[in-house]
Amino acid sequence: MSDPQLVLTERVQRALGAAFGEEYSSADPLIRPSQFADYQANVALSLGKRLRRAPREVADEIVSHLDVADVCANVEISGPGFLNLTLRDDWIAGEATRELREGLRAGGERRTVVIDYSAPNIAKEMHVGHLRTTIVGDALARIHERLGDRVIRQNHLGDWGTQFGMLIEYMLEIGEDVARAQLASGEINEFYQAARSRFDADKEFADRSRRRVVLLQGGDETTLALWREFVDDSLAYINRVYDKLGVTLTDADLAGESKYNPMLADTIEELEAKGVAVESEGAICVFPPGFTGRDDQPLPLIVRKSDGGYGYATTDLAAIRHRVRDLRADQMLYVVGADQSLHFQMVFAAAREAGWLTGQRAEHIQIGMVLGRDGKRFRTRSGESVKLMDLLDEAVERAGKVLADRDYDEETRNEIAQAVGIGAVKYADLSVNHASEYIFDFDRMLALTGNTAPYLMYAAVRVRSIFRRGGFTPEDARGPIVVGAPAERALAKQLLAFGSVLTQVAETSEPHRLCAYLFDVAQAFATFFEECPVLKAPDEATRDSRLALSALTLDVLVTGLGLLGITVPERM
RNA sequence: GCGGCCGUAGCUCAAUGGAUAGAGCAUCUGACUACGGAUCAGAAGGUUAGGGGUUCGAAUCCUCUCGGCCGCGCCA
Repeated sequence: MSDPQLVLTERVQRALGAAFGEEYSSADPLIRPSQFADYQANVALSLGKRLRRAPREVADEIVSHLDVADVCANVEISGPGFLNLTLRDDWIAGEATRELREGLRAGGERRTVVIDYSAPNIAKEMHVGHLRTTIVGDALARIHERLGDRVIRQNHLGDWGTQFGMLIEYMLEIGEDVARAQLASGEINEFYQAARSRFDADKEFADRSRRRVVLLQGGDETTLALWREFVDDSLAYINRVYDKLGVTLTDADLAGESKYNPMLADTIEELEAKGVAVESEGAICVFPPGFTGRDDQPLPLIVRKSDGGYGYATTDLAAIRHRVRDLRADQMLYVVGADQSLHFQMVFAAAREAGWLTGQRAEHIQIGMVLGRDGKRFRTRSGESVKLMDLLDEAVERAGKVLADRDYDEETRNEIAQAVGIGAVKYADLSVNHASEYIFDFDRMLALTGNTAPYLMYAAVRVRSIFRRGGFTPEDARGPIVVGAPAERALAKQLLAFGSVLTQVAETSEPHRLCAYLFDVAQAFATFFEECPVLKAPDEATRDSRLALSALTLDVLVTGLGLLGITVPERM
């Protein structure tokens, strides 16, 4: 609780209670960063009407009951009733020292949060869209865990469906070894297209494929074994991508569509028994209220097709039920493309009707499309979708080129290039609001200046460099921190906000706020680095203070980037 | 037609209903034998697509118009 915004919120609330009665002590004091002071409280203006008094009078009243002598050096009323709050230097310094020595404590609410993310389709190539859902979801998972939540990752793999009949038959035709090699190297699209053209050209092959689907859905052992092999071969590639990306997903988090297969019939039975699902044109549908289609007709969520098959709506409903009943989720995040918006609205509505979703939060974290530099859907020049591994390799290669003139041995250079290249791609994904479309541009994301991963890494590396040069370690720099110079004060104040930024990011599922915060930290450090000599500080106490401030900066940067899934190299 | 996301500086993007809408890039001007210049400081750049409304206060909420992208009965 060292974040000034939280401390001031509590203090002002107490003053509100004392001044206007207990019922006002829970009002939000609206503490905001201010350009006229460190923070401002806007509550007097919003309370004016409710109290039927002039805002300035309200502000006066708050100030006379406000006990912040230990925190604030100055409190003044300004304008129509803003409360400008200036922090005491020694308070900032003291809190920063405490944060350094005690570490950033988790404010654990201990909720169970199910995060559904990545979800590649086994039968299709992973593309940049998957990259984004994977990276954003992984960051959210790390952040929730850090805050003490119980996080259950669910990789809703697309591993089931009618196309697998065709894929299995094709696998048999070309030989399992050949298929394995092709799938594990990520040539899934090529594989799919080849199978598809066989299916279209050869009626006999098509018939075999259809029979294979029936066998698969009927649980035929041999077919299931073949299917399993197909899935495993594709997974080998997907796991290589995860590995390269440094994503926390493992096989233990796999919860593909096939997993829900045994639950589907029962899911629909329950829906029908509750009167939620009804028969319509031969299919079983849920008509959640408030959804209409093209001709003003109620929009159906088809849970069983007229041919008896199941679609992904059924799977998603079964998954919700499972997550609430068995996994005991308090909150479910679906980190999925924005184009699925309507689908999830309907699924959530249907789950509410069925009584599966009650107090739990279910949210679709909409992921915007990734565009190329031309502003259109991200593709190669020839119009193909870009193979994910190639994309990552290119990022690393480009990062390596930037390092070419540095005096590192090859292994070190490769390590750094890896961290910088992958970090740059991830940060580019994360630093923009998840719902916005964003333009994928290597040059911009790998730039060493601006709001990029390389810049933030560089800031952290510069801190490390100070310690290396001086023969100190960050672990030994324990302060005390004293703030004198404006740059020291600004940096220390900025560092204190880390904890509440994390809380906010978890609450809103907006990792880009953490990026913005870390960028501000890096900039505050840059100014400090320029204006306040550390190793050449005028005296030992100042040096120790600045070393401590540097150590805390390093901790926040490395921890913060780590929560985004980004590794900071030792040197750059 | 319905729904979703969106329209903010030349470009890429921010802004938990608060005072003069902020960063970065690009542009221009400064500062280097450097605690690592892969840097820092400063300047310039805006009718927040447009109209109306709510509010003490709107980029933000409501409404209409214009424009863009995405989705909308048996693919996932």
